[in-house]
Amino acid sequence: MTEISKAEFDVLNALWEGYPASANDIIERLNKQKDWHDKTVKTLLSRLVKKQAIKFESQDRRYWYSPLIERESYVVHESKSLISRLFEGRVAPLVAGFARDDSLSRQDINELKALIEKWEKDNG
Amino acid sequence: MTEISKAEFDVLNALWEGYPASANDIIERLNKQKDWHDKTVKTLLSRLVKKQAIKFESQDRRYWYSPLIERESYVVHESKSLISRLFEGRVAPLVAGFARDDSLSRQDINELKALIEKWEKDNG
DNA sequence: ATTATATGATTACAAGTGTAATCTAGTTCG
DNA sequence: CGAACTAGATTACACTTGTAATCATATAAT
Repeated sequence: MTEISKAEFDVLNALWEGYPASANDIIERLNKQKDWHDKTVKTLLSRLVKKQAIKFESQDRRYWYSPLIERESYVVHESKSLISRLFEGRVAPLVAGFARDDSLSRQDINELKALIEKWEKDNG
Repeated sequence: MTEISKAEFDVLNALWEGYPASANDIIERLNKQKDWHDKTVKTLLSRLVKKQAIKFESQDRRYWYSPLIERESYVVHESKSLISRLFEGRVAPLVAGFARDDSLSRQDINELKALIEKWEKDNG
């Protein structure tokens, strides 16, 4: 997987919301959060195509874009990369940092407990 | 906090191992893992100084570097930044990704359980 | 005193990034 | 038909990053 920059990620993220999507669809979705010129978004779309993160098909005199990588696998990849750089590859120290920083909510705790329970059921 | 690049982080990380440290100390520490020219390391040290991530004091005709930011706060900051971009700020979905990807070890699980127990004792 | 050495400062330079503006070629409006 | 409008392609441009090489200066060695 080629590196995807932060701005490119925002575009890709908007595409994941629903596809195939035209450039204008993406621009509209992004306008809710970002203050980007439409030319900027189109540049980022082109760069994502060149990086083979997305593809397009021509139809009705316009391009319809779709992702070539799944959100799930991308975010797992990115998470692992960060965790390997910062925490020698283990996830618990990251969570520990959040805990020390008082950044865990009751909801986080409950979800973690559920995950652990499932893991133990599956992995004995 | 200014952005710290990946290469800069590796240098900063070596400095966190022990300081004050001279450029040569850092170069030696890094040689164990990286294959960087000493000029490269010195460039990165200068950039870290300019970014106010580290400082130095002159002594014996050489600079003695020390971090200006703590590892703990830096890694928490970076983790939060990633988690807010990828998971709307909540840590559990990240762990869930690891779980689905079969990337959790028994040790991870045990540490997470201990964290949760402590959290509940403190926040119960 | 002159030369070699070591250290930091300055300069280099291509690729990637953020952030667009301009160019080009169909398409639609008058 | 010619003008205006679209959508994508190409170009722009400064800043960052990776990865050093060269310059300047102060000691150390001869």
